[in-house]
Amino acid sequence: MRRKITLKQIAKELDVSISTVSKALRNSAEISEDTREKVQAFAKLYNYRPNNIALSLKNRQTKTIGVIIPEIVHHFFAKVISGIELVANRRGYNVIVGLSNESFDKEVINMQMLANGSIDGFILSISKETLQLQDYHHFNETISQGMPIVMFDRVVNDIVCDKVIIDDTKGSKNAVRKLINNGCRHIALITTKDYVSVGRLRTMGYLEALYDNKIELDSDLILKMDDKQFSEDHLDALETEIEQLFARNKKIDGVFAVNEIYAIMAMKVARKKGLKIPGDIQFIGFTDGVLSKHATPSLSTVSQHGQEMGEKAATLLINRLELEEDEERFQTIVIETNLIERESTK
Amino acid sequence: MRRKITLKQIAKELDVSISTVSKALRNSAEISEDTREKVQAFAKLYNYRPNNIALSLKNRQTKTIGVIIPEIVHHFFAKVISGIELVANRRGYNVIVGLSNESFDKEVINMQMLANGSIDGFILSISKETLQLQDYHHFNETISQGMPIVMFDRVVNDIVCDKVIIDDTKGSKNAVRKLINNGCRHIALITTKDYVSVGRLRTMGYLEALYDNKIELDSDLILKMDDKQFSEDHLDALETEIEQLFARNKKIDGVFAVNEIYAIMAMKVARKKGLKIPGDIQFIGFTDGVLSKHATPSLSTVSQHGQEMGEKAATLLINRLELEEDEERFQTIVIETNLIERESTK
DNA sequence: TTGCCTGCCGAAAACGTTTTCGTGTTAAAA
DNA sequence: TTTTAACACGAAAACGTTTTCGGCAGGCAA
Repeated sequence: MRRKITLKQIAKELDVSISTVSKALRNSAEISEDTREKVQAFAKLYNYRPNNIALSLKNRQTKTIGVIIPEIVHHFFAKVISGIELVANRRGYNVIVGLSNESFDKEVINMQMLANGSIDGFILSISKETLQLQDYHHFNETISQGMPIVMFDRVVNDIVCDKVIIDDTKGSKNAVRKLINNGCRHIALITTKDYVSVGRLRTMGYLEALYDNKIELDSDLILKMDDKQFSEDHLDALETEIEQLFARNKKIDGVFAVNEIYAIMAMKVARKKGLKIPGDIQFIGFTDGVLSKHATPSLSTVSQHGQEMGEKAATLLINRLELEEDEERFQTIVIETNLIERESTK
Repeated sequence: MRRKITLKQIAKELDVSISTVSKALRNSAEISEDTREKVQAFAKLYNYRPNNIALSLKNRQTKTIGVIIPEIVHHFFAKVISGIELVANRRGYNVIVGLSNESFDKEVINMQMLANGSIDGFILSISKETLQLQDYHHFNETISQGMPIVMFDRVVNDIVCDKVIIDDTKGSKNAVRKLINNGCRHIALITTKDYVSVGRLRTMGYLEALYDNKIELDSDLILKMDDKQFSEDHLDALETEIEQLFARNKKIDGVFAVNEIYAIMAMKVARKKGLKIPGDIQFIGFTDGVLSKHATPSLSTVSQHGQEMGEKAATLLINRLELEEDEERFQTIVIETNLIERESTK
């Protein structure tokens, strides 16, 4: 088991200086062809590769992107990572992943771990707890130390940085309008508490669609779930809540849910009650997930384009990293959603 | 936008040497209490944190684990990462992720990118293409350079390293036995081509269960899919193949599939043919996935415990990294599977 | 006074690179 | 023969740490 070979060792073996070896390997014209070939042959033989850490220290850049997401066992976030990784790799960057598990503390600790030289910039989506606490000092601190941040999906206006989002309001408005056009008049909304920005925005879209179509709002049709931790208990609680929702409102003929699992559970409850989908009642969810496609009936959804979000976020970050002068203006890229119609709608 | 502060800057500001600052911050007894307090106060004020890269270079260890997986948009792999990240973070390590996308070249390139000092060790699951080509030189090379590797799930015996696997044969044998005990006599198998190690092993389990129960093997009941790339086309092809399988064999009363999606698709086909699940036909899949739980009917599966695999793999790797002497013996941890019975079986 | 110990601090090396700047040799030009 | 230029290479600094070693001053004992 030989250790990785270094310039110093090559230099010693070949009885030249370290500088000569380095230059020879980079094909510097300063070095005679003889020496160059000799060094390169030796390096190839011993499979020499420059030590990344040494390069990072010297160049003061790591060619690594830090990604902090609330959870990874989640189709949307996995897609985003996949997109980030795609462009990062294409442009010579690595991706280092931190999970906040929706916890403020873990988010802060994870960022601190990475911010001390390990990475060149962050791509992140804010944890629910952070959104609830509204404590964003760690973001501002990181930015003020000259490390760029790109936020995606769950963003917050108070922080000045590049962002990649979807138009949540528009997306859900379109979905609800679709239900209305399909004849639904009593459309239930299953959403999250308002501190989750995307939940709030999607709720707004629902309200706007109703308003535009002059359908009176029935607040009894709105179910706001508190899902700080997404445990098994939560699923059971969710089911119970939905059952009560249906019990309270016999006339529900459409359901719009702000994520996949809410919609799937609602369909399950409806089926148990003997309702025909999409005959008696129609459903639309919000996400990219794999569940929607394979559910029975398959679920119509507003697609979030997670992969594309990841790609855009990575591009934004790397462009900024590779810019010579500091670009002081920040962009917010809005990705278009589109409605994927499947069997749960007419 | 001030840059991150360094020891040198603190030293200059306070008119002491760099060594003194370093020692003062680490509470060395060599430094007078006066100086210590002064330095620490200043460091705190400027929020000093040691540069990780410099530490890595000096200590010749990065406290970072490299993970290479075939894809991340996959419930099982996401779970594994989640497990790795859990114990890595607990023990002060970061996790850097590379995706091979089931491609040999990307696997090699990704490993090369990380092996040059960026990480202390690898945790990986081999890509399908690599398994097919049976070219493992990059693993051996990495290991011979003193960088430990832990393989999980898709492993290969030729490589000498720590491994974390499940007993695929036993798991599938149990599943098929369950079907047999539930009265199935014509059990179809939907599996992958044999070069995928786990597919081959699970196929073996199927054969063993039949043999033990003296059920004659009908090779017409076995469908081996080639899924080099998991595209949309593949899903369509899969459906067609399954339809033909059912058409050829009218008496199928049980299906065992080596992954989740195969099982779900098979259920879909069966339902389309008007078969009652689990009355006319029963299904068991193999995985951890979210689809199984929410499918209709929900799918009984052999659970792979991805999270636990990740935790075990990370523990194995970090233990080895932190061992003083080189431990020459390698372990293979076998994680017990268990059958999760849901609605698709009696 | 001399010698020694102790407390406090700084110089320097090391990790592995790249790059700037010198320096010595040789051949060509004056 | 002397000057100059081209050529080939090496020394050293720098990135930011930690740590070893040495040194200086002061206090105390002999």
